[in-house]
Amino acid sequence: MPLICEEIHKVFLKRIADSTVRRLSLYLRYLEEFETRGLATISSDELAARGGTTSAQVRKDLSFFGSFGKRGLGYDVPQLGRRLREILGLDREWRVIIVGAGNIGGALAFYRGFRQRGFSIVAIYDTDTSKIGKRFESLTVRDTAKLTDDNAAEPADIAVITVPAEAAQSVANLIITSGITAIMNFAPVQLQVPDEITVKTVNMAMELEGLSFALANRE
Amino acid sequence: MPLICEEIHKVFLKRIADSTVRRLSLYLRYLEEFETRGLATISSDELAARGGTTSAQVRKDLSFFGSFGKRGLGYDVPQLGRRLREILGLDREWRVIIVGAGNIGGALAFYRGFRQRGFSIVAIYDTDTSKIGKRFESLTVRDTAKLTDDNAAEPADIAVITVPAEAAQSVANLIITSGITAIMNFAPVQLQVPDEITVKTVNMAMELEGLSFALANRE
DNA sequence: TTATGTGAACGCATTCACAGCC
DNA sequence: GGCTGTGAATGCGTTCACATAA
Repeated sequence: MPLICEEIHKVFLKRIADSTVRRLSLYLRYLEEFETRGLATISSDELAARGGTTSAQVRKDLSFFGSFGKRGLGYDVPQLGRRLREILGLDREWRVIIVGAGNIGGALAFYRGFRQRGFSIVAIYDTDTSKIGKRFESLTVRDTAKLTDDNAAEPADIAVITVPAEAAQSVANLIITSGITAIMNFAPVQLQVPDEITVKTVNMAMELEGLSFALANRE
Repeated sequence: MPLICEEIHKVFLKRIADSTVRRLSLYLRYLEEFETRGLATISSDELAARGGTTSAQVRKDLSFFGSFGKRGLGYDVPQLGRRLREILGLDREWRVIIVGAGNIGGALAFYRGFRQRGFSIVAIYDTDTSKIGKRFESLTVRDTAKLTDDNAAEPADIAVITVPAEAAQSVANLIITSGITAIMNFAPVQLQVPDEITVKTVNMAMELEGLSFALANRE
């Protein structure tokens, strides 16, 4: 597909399904594995096997963004990797703050996966005075009250919420007021936010209860 | 709906959508909030508002399991709570093991939400000799090599995988061989498992990349 | 009158199937 | 011949709308 067509494609880019984006993320991971193994091309079938999906699904997912493959051959591994990183916005650095310096917030501050993918943790906040000033890796826990001012000085792109459920909504409000438009929420509540704010919720209780349901309803 | 009908209902219980189960989990949380506030009844509208969904969705979700409400009135809060706990299998204790005593595994071992919902963490494993013997709360990290024997002696219901991506599939195989049939996977890979095994994956990298995609593709 | 329960309509993601190109 | 790209068909979760019951 020539470049001009890709541009037209992008203009008419319709709402991409969440599930599609999640799979792109998986495909990229497998591509990187293939890349380190030095393989030059990969077929939709091979990508599908690793991602637990079908080759048709892989091709459809990719087709939303252009046509990157060669018929009869497959996809060029480094090239498709580059394109996926572009599409997923991983070709730049995103500034991330963590609000809530408890167990989960702390674990995330130490998590290497962030930086590897271009997510740079620039601050960690808490309201608990016994936690403020504590160090996590190279970061010192700051008072949540300073969040708005800090963010005006050096804006972050993404805020991770790791506070208790009761505090999550008000923290979300604070974050949004401060001008951050993307939230990753670890609190077990559905945050109420304006349409222009993107939220991803990781609700462990929900997942566990999903397992519990499956166990309780076998046959 | 009389009891006999509920039983018939259960027999023909068709595959319940994942999304439905997740919402039930949310409804329960809000019901508990209402319960502590001492409210006796709740309407599908009120439940919907908190869960970020619609009243029709709430009623449809509940209708898969019976009819619990009173027309013109709503749902009895404690009664619906009891039914939801039953449906979700939260009226019993589930034994959970954690495999991988790194940052995330450690944070989960300390996480209070587990026990509150009837999930009892009975063991934590690692292969790293520098971690084996270390204490997390009341648990001592054991050698992963002992997992199968331990589980034969005292079977667990759910295994949580918090090992690096490269090790996740082999750990999953070990877990399945040991007889555990439900897995919560924190490694950023799609585990290949037999149909009778239930897996829930929490892939933080995927969620983050979802946010990155949203940020990169705004207008 | 108010709010549930549910068949029917709808919309959307997945799957199919095959034309098109290497 | 092999594998991609994609309109068409399918399947399924969500929404609608209204009959039903308190």
